[in-house]
Amino acid sequence: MQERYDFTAIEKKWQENWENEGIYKVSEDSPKPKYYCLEMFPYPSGNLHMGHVRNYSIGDVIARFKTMHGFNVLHPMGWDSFGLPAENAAIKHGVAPAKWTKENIANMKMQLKALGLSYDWDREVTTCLPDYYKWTQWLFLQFYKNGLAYKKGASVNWCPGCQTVLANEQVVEGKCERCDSVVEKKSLEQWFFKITDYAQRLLDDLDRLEGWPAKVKTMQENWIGRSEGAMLRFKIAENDEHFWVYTTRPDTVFGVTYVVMAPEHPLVEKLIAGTAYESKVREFITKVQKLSEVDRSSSELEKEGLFIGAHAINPANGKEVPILIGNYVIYEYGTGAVMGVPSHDERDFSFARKLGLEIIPVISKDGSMYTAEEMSEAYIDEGKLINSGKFDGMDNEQAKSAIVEELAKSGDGEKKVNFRLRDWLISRQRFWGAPIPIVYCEHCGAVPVPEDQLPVLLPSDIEFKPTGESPLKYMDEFINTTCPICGAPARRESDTMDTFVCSSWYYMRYSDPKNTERPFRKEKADYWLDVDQYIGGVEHAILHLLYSRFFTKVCHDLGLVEVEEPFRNLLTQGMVLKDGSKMSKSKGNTVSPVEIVGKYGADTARLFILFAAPPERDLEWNDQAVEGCYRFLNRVWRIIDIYEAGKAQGGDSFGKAEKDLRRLLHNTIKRVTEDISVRFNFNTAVSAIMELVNGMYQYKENNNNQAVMTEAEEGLLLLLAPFVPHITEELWHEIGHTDSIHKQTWSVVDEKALSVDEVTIVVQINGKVRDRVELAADLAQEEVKAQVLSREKIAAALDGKEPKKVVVIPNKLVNIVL
RNA sequence: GCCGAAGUGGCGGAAUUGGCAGACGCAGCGGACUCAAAAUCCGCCGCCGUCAAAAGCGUGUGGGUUCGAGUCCCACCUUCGGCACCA
Repeated sequence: MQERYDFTAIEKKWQENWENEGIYKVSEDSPKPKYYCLEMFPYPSGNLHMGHVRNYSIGDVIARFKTMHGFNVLHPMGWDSFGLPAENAAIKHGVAPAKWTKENIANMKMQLKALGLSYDWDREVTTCLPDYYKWTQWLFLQFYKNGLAYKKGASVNWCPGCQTVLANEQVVEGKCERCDSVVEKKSLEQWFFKITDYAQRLLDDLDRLEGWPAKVKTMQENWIGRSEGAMLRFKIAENDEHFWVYTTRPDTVFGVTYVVMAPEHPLVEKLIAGTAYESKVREFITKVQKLSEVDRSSSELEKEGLFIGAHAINPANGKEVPILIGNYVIYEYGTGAVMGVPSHDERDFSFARKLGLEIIPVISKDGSMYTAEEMSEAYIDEGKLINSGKFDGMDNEQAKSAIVEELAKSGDGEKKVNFRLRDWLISRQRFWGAPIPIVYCEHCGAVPVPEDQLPVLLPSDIEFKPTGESPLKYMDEFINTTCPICGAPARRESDTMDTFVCSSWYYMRYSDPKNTERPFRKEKADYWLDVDQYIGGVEHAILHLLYSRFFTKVCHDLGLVEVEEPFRNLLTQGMVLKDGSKMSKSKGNTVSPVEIVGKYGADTARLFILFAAPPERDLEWNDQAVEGCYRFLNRVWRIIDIYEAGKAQGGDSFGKAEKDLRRLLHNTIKRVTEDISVRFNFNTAVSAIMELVNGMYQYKENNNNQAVMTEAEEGLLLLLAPFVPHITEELWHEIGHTDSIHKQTWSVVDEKALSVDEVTIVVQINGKVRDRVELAADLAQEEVKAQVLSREKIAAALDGKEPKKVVVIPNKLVNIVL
């Protein structure tokens, strides 16, 4: 036995041994049931941070735990390696993005290996390598062929910091999710994925995801933003044009007293041209457009509107109402025009009062009439219709469909489901991404690159000029090509794909990572998918997780995989904090995993991060508590040492001490198994193991039964193995085993060992603890009652009074009610 | 405004089905070992009170249900997260 716990030597030794023995390699050819454990793959920024350590430690415990339970576990790792930091580094330091990325990957891979994680590195995927992005491009082409990828001119989000467009999902409170710049609107031709076609399915299938946190599902639900309502057609009084509005309250259509259009609505221009209102309206529009997106969508913004001199005809009653433009109407949502019903909408009410517009109540609680003058606020509750012609007296809920059906007869109305979700903008005006495999030909238009010409390679000898445009645009060798259809000179698309495209299918590629014929073989993907457990930060709740769900559904529809949902169970881990805030370089409160591993070893780092808090909660870093975990591992080291020494002169007498230790051991096995498998409460699992070790120290004071000590040692190491793989492997061999602890089967609880002869019964009087009694287990209730009442302490407390009632909870508690 | 989560010692956190609140760890205090220190081992450690004990109080606040509530119900406060002039 070595004198002290030399973690540096031990960890190095076993990491090399595991790699040489290939103990973490998996294949589909196994009689065992499969289990797919996946952690969100990292961006290779250069160094691991504590968030990574937490993410991968959690995943590693689960993967090892499942392996020990007899599953064929897929536990892969890779690199989400396209993206802006590489390009920014290139611009700043003149290093090629490919080189920078490659070096970072090498460094981070070394750091990951130093943590002793059970990855099958043969399945590593790297999204920026041609063997991967070839298939990202191939998938783009499948989307394109199936009408799910299209190009259109639109007003898009432009980040001046990143010099590229952004998807809606990447704009947070009007700012760029990456660099915090205020996002601008630009009119550009861009590529989109038609995620809106899948909006309903993405929403419906959330119900299937029982293993997802409700929080994440709610966030996706909010983001998809389904609302049920109707489209209503309004004709223009002054000419024969018409327009549609979207409303969720068609039951209030008789109360429409005005309509409001977004300043961008194309009809506005037509209606004001050459009229007396033209200049004032233009002034208004200019004013609105000067506002940033942030200000414009702020609820603080004072609602303003302006009559534009035209009128619309209410399709329900033929009434003419004024048309206004308003600063609060969003052109991108619904139809960009809304009907104003001040009597039954709070915003409309205050808007109408401010501008002196008419208010007509059309719903009351019981169908009785009232006037606008009596109203101090909008009536938004349920009720019966009034002032609504033949619908008077009808329940407003019923009226919603009745009115739409009536209007449908004349083509003026139809039911309509609306979503907040927009199509996914995937073009990026940047270099370091997968090129969009499209060629523009003067004769044939946009032509997809034929599949046998994939990948469209990123050039390597690129010169970076910080111009704000993709350098690809100026590379003649890349841009100039010929049309795949007619052979005429043509130009390549210079935009690349959003990196979220690359990361939307990597979990499928892991099933068949080296395939050169297709993204993956269906049989392999079907064997491994879905992912049984996915682990990552909650910041991906919408972006990555929504896109991946979309990709899986498309791949399913294209016949590439069977599953329709990629991730069966999702664990969203909390952040790692120091001094109360998230570790970040700018705040200077980071702790380097490399340093911690150097100082205490990987096992200590892993143990602390799993012990300090439950996984979903934020974790406060505490240097002293790390020391505590290190001390605990030393304690484990020593108790094994002591037990081994004790066995030399050990005996076989079996008494209370032995029984107690065995009960403790098997209770611990039970608790740890439940804590890991049912609840992922690694913190309580670890504390249970600590209690076992404390019990083992007590036992050795006066006892030395050889068999019991061996059972305790092996039990302890097996329980601890998923958390701290190196020290347990070392000690496992130290106590005489020759094969790896990580190939062992998880301990089974010996139910007989759990049985107890005596139990401590808590005695309460009126719910307050007054005594404790040691009694034989499973005594009859009457017997327990008699024993308890005969106690001196209790008799004294009762003072001769007769109990009103005595509640007996078997083997636990007696409550005497006076 | 709407939706969701949370609130427990000096700190991180336990309490599985309504049944001993504070497991485990950190910090702190005391003891053993040592010439001494470190390391280690043993013990104490919610508040108030007491020589010590007993009693009393105690899981954000106020009510309620129950023999019994951190846990269930009602109302409220605070913090965090998401959505938001979404028609």
